[in-house]
Amino acid sequence: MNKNLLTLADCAPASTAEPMARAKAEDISALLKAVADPTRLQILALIAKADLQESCACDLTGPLGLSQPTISHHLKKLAEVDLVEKQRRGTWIWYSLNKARWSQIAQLFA
Amino acid sequence: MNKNLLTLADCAPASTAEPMARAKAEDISALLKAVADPTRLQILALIAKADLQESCACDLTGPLGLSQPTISHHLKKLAEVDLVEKQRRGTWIWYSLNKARWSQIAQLFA
DNA sequence: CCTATACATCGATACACGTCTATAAATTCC
DNA sequence: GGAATTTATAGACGTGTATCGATGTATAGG
Repeated sequence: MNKNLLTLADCAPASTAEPMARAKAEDISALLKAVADPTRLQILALIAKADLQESCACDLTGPLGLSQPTISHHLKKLAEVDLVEKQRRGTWIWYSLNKARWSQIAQLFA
Repeated sequence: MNKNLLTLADCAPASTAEPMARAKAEDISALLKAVADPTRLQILALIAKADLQESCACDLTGPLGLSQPTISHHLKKLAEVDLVEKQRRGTWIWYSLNKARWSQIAQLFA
């Protein structure tokens, strides 16, 4: 049982008003919206498949055929919901998956 | 291993072009977009919590404080990706969860 | 038939979002 | 310090979407 996430039943309103459930639903929605984009799914897959399971942004523009600012935009979205983590090493910034966060999503639908 | 869905690794491109992976990513994205909405999460929760795990549309407008066309719109979105099923009984149409589809999402993030 | 109820569709509106070009910021190397 | 490379930010543009009110469709009952 995770206190940050919730099961389906937790979304139900108490009576006619459902203030708390709405806030939780919006939290989950924000997390799922970050994953519900085809380009970001491809980015996550590319990172997962890369050596040491990390990629720099410049390695993603080529395979995905998108501009560098667009890739940067998507990586920011994924980082905002803590699905990827960034680590600077010299000029490059290496992105890796947050597997704990990933499996939190799985538990939502268990 | 599900043929309709895919794991993260399947999204990766073969070389520089990744036509098939893009189509699969868009399929998953469409499914996740349907769930990535706070109101639809609340609808799913209300259905799951209802007696016999089914609700008619008219039972959802009150607790959610939304108009009937809006509820109808969301239920259509959920039905389009096969997350809910509808069954007419007289005047009412009863909506129920497709649990198999639900757990397909869980497997995506396993 | 006619009315009442439940649900769907249409058209409009406001906002969010994915993408780009242009530009800035940060780091490394000479 | 200056040039080169990597990433981030700003602004613009087009598209998608959540919501509403008004209206249409369908089923049940008198």
